[in-house]
Amino acid sequence: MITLKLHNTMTKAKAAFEPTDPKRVTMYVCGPTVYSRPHIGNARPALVFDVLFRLLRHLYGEEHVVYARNITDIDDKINAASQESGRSISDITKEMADIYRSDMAELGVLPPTHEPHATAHISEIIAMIKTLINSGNAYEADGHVLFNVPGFDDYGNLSHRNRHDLIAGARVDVAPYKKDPADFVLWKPSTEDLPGWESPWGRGRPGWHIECSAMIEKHLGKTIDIHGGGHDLIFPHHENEIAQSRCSHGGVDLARVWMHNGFLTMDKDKMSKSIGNIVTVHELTKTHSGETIRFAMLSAHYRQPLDWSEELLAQAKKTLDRMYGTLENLSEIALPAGAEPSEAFIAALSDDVNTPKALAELSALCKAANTATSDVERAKLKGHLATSGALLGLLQNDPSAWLKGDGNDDQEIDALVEARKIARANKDFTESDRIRDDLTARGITLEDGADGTKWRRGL
RNA sequence: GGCCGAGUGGCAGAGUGGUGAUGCAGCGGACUGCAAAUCCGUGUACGUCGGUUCGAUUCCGGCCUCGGCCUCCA
Repeated sequence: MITLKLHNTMTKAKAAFEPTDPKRVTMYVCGPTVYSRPHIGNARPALVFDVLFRLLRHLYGEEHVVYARNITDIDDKINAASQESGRSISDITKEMADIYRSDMAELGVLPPTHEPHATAHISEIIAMIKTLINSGNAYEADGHVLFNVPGFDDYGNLSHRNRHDLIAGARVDVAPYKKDPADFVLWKPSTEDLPGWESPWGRGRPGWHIECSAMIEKHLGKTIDIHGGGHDLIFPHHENEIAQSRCSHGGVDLARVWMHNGFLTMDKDKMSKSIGNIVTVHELTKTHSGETIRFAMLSAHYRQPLDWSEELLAQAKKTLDRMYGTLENLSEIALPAGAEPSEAFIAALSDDVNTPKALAELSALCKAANTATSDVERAKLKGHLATSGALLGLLQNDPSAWLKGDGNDDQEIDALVEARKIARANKDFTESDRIRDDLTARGITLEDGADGTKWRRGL
């Protein structure tokens, strides 16, 4: 088996991945806070870790990989959205979670094994906070429960900074009830108009960080194999998760490998709701297929920044068209039984999920298929293409349907192509070229081949 | 101020201490009635200044530029 190598934020190095138990490989990725539609930047971790999920299932077997991606449905931003719109919190969170799921499905993202909701884990959260108080790692103050950061020596190991740096850079007023400026909230009081649950510390709600620790423990265990998320979650979110989980689990590691995806930018600026330079998945899917968006996203390595643009999407579409063109030319060839991705393709993906390299291998397979002379060879390559594509969540559509695209004038086009065929048979090239020019003007491209004329939408 | 990361050919984007991935675009050719698609060929790319080395885009150091985190954020 090819060795899977992953880059670990904790060690800042790539290393061979070794799960605790190959029969139960565990991965957790921080999911969305459901208060608005996801933008394309939010989709990057979902997509990146979806590819890793597919790769892990390929390497270890489908039934041996457990992947959890949470839904944060209790958060002050949600409360604010509710007060602003007048809609109930549950209305908003339910709608936005549904939209998130359907948007991700549109991008070919597989549902994770578990999709835990924070509000369904309040008792686990309270239990973990109790443990932390009992062990002296947390304290109650002014209706809040806070984590005692100075009591955890390894705080800052993931983000590679120490508490002194943090204090030096602190830009925010420190709440008076904090013993140390770095202490963070585990539980906070709720007023009557805010969602809240009864707890030993009064009616309140959990802080953001504790929910992930509690849900990981419940669904995956104390030490998981892979923890992923966006680069901006390294500090403080993941640092805090580590502190909470390790202190309530006798010090064992929370995750063996920490992976973080880089950001999507728009004109080089980070795409974010606060800046307002966002483009939602919903908007994008009106003009681009989910597969085109997916291809564009995977065209850069997950740790690199990626500048999102229409040009990027146009290039992705063009390359996909080319690959589907190759597959269409293989449509007569039967898919061989037991087909597997090519070795070079798996090697590329196994090198820290190097999707650009994997995509290059897909191109190489296409070229080989286009030049292959024997049907045996072509069948083998078709098998590689189909299964390699599947690992990336690409090339699973019917090639002919993909190339023809969506339209309601297929029959009319077919008729014109037929008329042109007759004109060509009569060597009436003036007429045949006129028909082709008309079709070109409508955005239809014709391809005359040995076995007749094919057409596709797009120039 | 502290901590991260990035600067590759017209564009996107991998990678490597020594035969210039891959895709798009361009140019030449084959094929075609002409095209399209496909195929073949075609590029003196690695921010800058030093250092190490027989040899650096790749290692080390300085500098410049850009981005991110330090507050909610994928």
